[in-house]
Amino acid sequence: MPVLGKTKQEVLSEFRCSEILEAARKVFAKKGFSQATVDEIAHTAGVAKGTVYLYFPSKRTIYLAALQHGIEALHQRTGERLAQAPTLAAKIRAFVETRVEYFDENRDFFKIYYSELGNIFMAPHRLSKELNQLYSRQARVLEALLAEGVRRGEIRAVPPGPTAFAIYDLTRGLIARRLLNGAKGGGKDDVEFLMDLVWKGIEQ
Amino acid sequence: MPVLGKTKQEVLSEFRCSEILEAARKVFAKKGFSQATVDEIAHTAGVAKGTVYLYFPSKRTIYLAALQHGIEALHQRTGERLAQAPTLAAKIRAFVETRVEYFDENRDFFKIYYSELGNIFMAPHRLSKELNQLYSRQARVLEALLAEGVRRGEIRAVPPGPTAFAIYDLTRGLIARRLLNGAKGGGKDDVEFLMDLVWKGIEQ
Amino acid sequence: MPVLGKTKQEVLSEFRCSEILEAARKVFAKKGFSQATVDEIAHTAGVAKGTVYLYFPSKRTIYLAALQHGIEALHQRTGERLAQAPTLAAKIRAFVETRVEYFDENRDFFKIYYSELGNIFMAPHRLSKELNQLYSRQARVLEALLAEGVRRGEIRAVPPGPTAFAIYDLTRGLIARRLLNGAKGGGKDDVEFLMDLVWKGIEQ
Amino acid sequence: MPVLGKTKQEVLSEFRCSEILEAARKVFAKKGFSQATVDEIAHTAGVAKGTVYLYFPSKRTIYLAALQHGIEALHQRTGERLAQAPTLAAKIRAFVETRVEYFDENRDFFKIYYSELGNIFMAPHRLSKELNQLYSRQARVLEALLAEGVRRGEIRAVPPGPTAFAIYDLTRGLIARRLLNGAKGGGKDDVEFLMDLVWKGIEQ
DNA sequence: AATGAATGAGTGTTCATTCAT
DNA sequence: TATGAATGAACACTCATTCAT
Repeated sequence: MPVLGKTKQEVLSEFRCSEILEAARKVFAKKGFSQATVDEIAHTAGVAKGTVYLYFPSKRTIYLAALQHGIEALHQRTGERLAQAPTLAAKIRAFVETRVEYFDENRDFFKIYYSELGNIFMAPHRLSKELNQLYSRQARVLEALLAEGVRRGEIRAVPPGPTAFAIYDLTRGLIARRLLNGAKGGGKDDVEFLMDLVWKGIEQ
Repeated sequence: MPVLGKTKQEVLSEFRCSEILEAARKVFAKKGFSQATVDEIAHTAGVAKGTVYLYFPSKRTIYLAALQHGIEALHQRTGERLAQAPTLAAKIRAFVETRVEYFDENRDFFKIYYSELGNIFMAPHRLSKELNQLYSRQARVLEALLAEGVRRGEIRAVPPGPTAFAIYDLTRGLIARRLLNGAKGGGKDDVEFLMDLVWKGIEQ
Repeated sequence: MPVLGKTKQEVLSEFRCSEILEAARKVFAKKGFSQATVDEIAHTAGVAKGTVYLYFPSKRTIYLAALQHGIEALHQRTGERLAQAPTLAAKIRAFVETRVEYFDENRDFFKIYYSELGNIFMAPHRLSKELNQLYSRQARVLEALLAEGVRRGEIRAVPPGPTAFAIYDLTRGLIARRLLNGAKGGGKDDVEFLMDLVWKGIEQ
Repeated sequence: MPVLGKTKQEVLSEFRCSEILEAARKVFAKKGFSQATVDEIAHTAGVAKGTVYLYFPSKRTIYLAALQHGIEALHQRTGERLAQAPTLAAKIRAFVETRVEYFDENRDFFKIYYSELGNIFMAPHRLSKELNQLYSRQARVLEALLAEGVRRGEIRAVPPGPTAFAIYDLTRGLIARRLLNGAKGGGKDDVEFLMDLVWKGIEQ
């Protein structure tokens, strides 16, 4: 019986969970929530349908878990990158770059991420509030940075909230276009252009 | 039999078509594509289900027709406003303002518009190409204006394509947030901020 | 357009409804509620599964409709027979005879009827109250007759309620046994014996 | 290794078996056969689902074992009481009283007992024959007593078989009603009434 | 013996689409 | 043209049973 770490059971269980989540991401990205079937997710994950329901109580739950999992990962990576960036400009660039990178690596996830943003306007599930927060959390990090920048006089007195959302929107649009067009190149130029536009827009 | 204009038949037919499309817009906005039912659309339009299929061959077609119809209207209104604006700055502002206005008036439609943008990344329907063009047509108008502005030296030498998409993205994000938050105010301030940011970003 | 009676549509609709109900009775009798499938009911009725749901909103509803339909018919026939019987003894005999006859003719229905009596003790559906009343209505008719008989001095002063239930139980048991054993004969002897026992039990 | 009595293994095995059976009785009574799950039975018994299948090969088997177990117990107790009763009247009363008592104590079991009686008419499982015998064994005891009573001239010349079933039916109905109504009182009056009715019905 | 993770067949219900009237 | 009854494929979710540990 292991004292530190996890039992064999727990490891296996987490592994299954990940496998299902990864399969779900693929399938949801390919088909969208409604057209995706639990059967296909199960098959993609290499397990039987019943097994999926051992780990997740409903199709919707799987979807949200996949979504949240991806957002958390993005959030964490963004946090790390921001911490390493010395100046405000560098931080903004890091924010944009991290996202471009992350979604280049996780195209499936972007489709889900972006798609769900569209559904947030639909008939309010109980979840849209949480989801809304999950999404806006990202913008709020940016907002804090900008507020700090304004206070320090690094940038002109733009309203931090709207500006943060603006950067957020620009980034999202950029990524969407990259994915739609087949994202040639490392995206350096794309990011460069975006940074140029934004910085000109907010500098002293 | 009328020689000019439409026969009684044609008028009636167009009328039915519009009614169904209007009903579809409401229902799709409320429920999303998957959760909307043809039955509900028919009922909302005040016709029988079979009648809907006399005018549209499938649910998806109704959806796309509603989408296209809305986009055309937006496009037309934008064109009119742009024509009246004297300067590049005025034109950009007109572009943004028209869209904010239009979607304020047609919230139902924005939900569909935005939602479908999310689905454009999904498994490529035959339609996504057309749809893609429908969407990007708007940005190309802007692109032309910006190219002209650069040529005339009204703005600095930004790449017109990416800049157009940037303005497009900013506008879309702004509208989405307005709708999500219940869009207080005429949106003057919102537009003002956006214009300020953009113009600073691109001016000489 | 018919002035009296029903339109062709209504006739057709009622016909379908009866067909489904009849099929349901057969299938429920053969399989029991849980093991019966809507598919089989539909197939037995000669319609598609979806059609069944045009007439009944759920499997349970079909079941209850079949049950109620049968009980109503029994109730009505019993009422007619009772009205024709001159004396109390004749009325009790009529009660028993009618039931024996009815269930001889509608064996399928008895199985449902009897089965559901068993389930009445289970976790209370919202329906068990109604169902309970539906069942006990029959006994209450008998109770009224007995009370009248006691008042007139036709029988000794037995408590009408319990006595009514007793006759009810005896009848039910008799029918069950007849069905289980393959019900030889018209049941005259069976009824005769039961009447003899009961009448001796309650006569002055 | 013990020569007389049971090995530790056997004792443990029987204990597990009883525990499962008791749990099954509760669950089947609460949910009915179809709605009960092996999972819930296992959980109620405090064992894992797999364990249940070490002792019983199928859900249906558990059900029948629980049923049989209850019937045997009732049968045994009835036998004891009958042996102590001196006269035929006393024996009949003992028969009825014992059953009322037993089911008052084992309400869960009555629900199963009664329910299954309803299902005995369904598509003949291989088991319905056994089950039928299990049920009718009780009536046959009564039949023998009545035959003896007739022979001795204690009662009039009623046919023992049908009369036995009649008493059986009356008793079952009485118990069902007691359980349905919440069984107020020790049931003395109920039994008294039933005995009065029956005895008047069969006395010389 | 005991476990509980894994399986996959089974089913009520929905709904886009068709078609006879 | 308009209707709405009929269709049947599709799908989420359940659960009895098995089996590796």
